[in-house]
Amino acid sequence: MSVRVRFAPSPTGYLHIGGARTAIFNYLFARHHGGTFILRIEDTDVERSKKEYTEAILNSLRWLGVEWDEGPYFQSERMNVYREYLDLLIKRGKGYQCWCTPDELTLFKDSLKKEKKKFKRSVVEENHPEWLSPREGIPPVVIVETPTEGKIYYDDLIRGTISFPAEDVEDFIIWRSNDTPTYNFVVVVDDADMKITHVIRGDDHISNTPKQIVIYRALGFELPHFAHVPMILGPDKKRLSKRHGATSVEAYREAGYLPEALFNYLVRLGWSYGDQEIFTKEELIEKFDLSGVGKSPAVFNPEKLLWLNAEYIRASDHNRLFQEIYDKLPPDQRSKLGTDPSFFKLIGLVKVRSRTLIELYENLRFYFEPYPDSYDEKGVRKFFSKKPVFDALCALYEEMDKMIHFNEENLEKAFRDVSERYNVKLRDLAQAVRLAVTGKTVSPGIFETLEILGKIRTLKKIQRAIEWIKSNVNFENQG
RNA sequence: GUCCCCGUCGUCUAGCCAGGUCCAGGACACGGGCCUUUCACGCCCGUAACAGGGGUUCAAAUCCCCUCGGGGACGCCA
Repeated sequence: MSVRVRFAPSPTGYLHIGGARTAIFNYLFARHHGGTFILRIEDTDVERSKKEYTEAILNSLRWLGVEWDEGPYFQSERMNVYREYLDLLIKRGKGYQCWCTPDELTLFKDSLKKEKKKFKRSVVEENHPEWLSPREGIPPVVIVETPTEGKIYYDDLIRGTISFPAEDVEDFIIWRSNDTPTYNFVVVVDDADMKITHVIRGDDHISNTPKQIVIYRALGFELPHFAHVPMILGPDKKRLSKRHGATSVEAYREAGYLPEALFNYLVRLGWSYGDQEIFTKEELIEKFDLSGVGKSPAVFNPEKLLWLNAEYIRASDHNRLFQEIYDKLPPDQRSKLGTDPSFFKLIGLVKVRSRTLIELYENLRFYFEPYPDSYDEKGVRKFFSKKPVFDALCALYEEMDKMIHFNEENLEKAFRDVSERYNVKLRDLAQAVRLAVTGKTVSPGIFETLEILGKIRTLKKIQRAIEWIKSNVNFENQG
């Protein structure tokens, strides 16, 4: 029988990192086994479900490269299916109706808790027999009856056998008084109806599993395989949430992460293949299996994700990177930059010192912006405030102006000559030029940078810096 | 409180199922060094863990028991 798995988010927020990882595991499992990956939107909670979230989740999945083969199915469009199975369940005598209000029920459950009793049909009969037959003006809920003795157990593909004493599994509502089904009921109906063979989902569903097993049995369905993957934790070892910072896939996209990097990081969080850290998607499809998934929860480590992202940026070719930052580029220069070999060469130099696309863009800006919008303060103090360096900078300007072949070799020679002549360190002169050209104290090698920038733009920027220094720096005071 | 799950460097993990090759390996981060016109990259070196206690065994990170610690679920949310 061929593998069928699903990812079933509820559209009550953006795609969470934990959800994304569950989706990835399902996706990889399906691909690895040549199966089918189904997307299902669990929108039975009308109050909290929003269409925009559905769109956002779909977009995040697409961006990550998690492609589904079927769906998305919407639970809100399958009410007739659920109703059908509800009838079947009642017909088989596995459920009962209860005419009670939400408040009455809550109160009753609270009192049971105090007495350490479980909510079971027999207990209702004993304490509130009147709830078991129609009461004027009170719409009923449908409750499924759970076994009272023995064990409810299943074989988890990741954790082995998990067993629950049946008496601890309480009866639970599967159909609300407002005539809508509840989660535990619809998951089972959908998973069975969609012929899901492997339910791969978060750890937090382990305790729902016995309840769902009860429904599978009540409806006469065959049980799928279950695999519960450990959750992702924050640094405080509590389940990852907004208060730990960015948790949505979208947020990482906006922060300049490459989808492959996030994908790779998320897979490796909880799954491993020997000592290997970096995988292509094809490799993952080939190598991923549930046997490599660990049992213990994993703390999300942004530092390592950042490192991985840097690795991926470094490994990306210039065209790809150009595409990724295209939207940020000044509209009037996009097409020109897209065919400019110098710009592409610069991308190559700059990508090794960029950990995110944002940083990449920042490191590129000086190429297409006429002047730095400011000079790094510390740099000004160290390299713009010494008379000898300033004089050398002016002399270098003259040398460059005379230069016919504005290339690395000639530039290096000029730098060395001038720094010797003015008795300043090459380092200081290089830094002054770097500051003049980029506004920063950090950039690729200064000679290659200048060659790429070209003579005209370089001279303009240096001239501007010289003027800036003249009107902003007082050499007397600076010593 | 009840039930369930988990427990190897700060973090992700390899090793555990089929005890010895593990005074525990890799990666991120961190510290030191090399390279060097800056910053990165790269290379070299280093710090750092089997939660604790009992067993079983010639031998335990690996098997058994207990304790402790962490997490999750107990909704007419999903």
